[in-house]
Amino acid sequence: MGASSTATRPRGVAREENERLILEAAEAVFAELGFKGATTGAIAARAALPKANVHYYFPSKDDLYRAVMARVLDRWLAAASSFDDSDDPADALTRYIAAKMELSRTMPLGSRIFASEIMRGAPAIADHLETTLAAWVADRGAIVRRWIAEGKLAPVDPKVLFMMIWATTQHYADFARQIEVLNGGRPLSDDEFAEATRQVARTILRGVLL
Amino acid sequence: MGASSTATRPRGVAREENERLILEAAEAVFAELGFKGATTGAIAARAALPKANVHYYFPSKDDLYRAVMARVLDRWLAAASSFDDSDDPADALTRYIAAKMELSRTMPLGSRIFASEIMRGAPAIADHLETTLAAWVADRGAIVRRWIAEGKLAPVDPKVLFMMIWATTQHYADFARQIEVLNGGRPLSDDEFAEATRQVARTILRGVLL
DNA sequence: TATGGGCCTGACCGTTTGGTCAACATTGGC
DNA sequence: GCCAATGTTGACCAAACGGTCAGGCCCATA
Repeated sequence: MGASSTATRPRGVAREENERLILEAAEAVFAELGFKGATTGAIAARAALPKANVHYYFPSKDDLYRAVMARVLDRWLAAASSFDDSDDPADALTRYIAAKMELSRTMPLGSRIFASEIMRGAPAIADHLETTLAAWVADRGAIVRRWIAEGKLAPVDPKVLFMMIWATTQHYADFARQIEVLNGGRPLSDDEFAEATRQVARTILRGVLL
Repeated sequence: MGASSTATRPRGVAREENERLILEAAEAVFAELGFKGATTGAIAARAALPKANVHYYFPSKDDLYRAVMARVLDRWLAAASSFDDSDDPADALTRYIAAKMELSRTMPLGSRIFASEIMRGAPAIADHLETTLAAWVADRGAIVRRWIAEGKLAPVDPKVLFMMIWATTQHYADFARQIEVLNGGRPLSDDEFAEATRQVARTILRGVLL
């Protein structure tokens, strides 16, 4: 199984480059049109590649979709770890909310794909929800309950708290269009977004902190 | 233009019945598969009607989709009026949150269609957002600002507050599948949902009330 | 420069889709 | 019992779809 078993090797350059190109194009198209609405032709066009080439790297549309979802879930897992950077509830929640808001700001497409996936019944990520996500919630839920027992937090179902954080932060990605309209037709500027982040964090903290 | 200008009239009975049947079927199919994923054939099958009959009442898929969206927006506007039932911020917010949660509980499909529509860029309801919704937010935003001036509410951008309410309450409809998984594979019972409603309202009120 | 494997793609195919249409059924008024 | 409007439907079509494939290209090695 060593690197010597195959003859040539430094060829994988084009492969990595094109896979990245296709994944980025697919992320945009899936986010805007949904799974069924997205076409491999549209993804190929956006990646400036022939359709057959897309099918060379990702045999089926479903394979490509799952690869895109995997990338999204990886990013989210990384952001979720910011919850563990502190054992102080105010710190931990502030950091986590900020990290999720930052993701909604810089990578809104993934959030939209995730939302569509859940609304379809989560056929492609059911196992991820049941294993990884459930475990994360169980672990952090225990921390939240400890904070409550220590008198640091108002008694609140950890699931309700996490759901509020997810809902609100992801809303800034999923409903960006609605927010833009209510902001006078202009997307939130960096400053406006930073201010929204601060207010969201402050409101949630006031809501659960003792 | 009187009712006498056309000859016969009491015939519209089948029309109303079938239109309702089709709209309900369409709501379910659009919610689950998205605009592009939904097929007129699937909608017809769910309504137990031939596809051609669906096209008799709604000439195009787009017409049908817009009719479904109009129904959803009507319901939401009705729920939104519960915000005006009281001039006390605690009352008004509690009622509004409860009304939105109730909608998420009893009519989650509409919420999902709305979410998909926004994520597509809101092509079918752009004008509704710019007129009706913007006006609602402007009016109620003024009320919120008055409450803040009166020292009843913490200083918060009304848009941030409304967005948190929409995001959290609609999350219970849009992400019902995720909630179900985190609830041990079982959807929230009536009691669990009522408890979630109470905790959401309490947390948001604590977050903004003085 | 011959060879072989990774890479690339135009042309093609079976299926599904939104939508049409001609023909048929039903109904209430005269 | 006839008529005309309303309602109903199987059969059909052009377009778009996901996916296939034979053949060509490029390049490191021998």
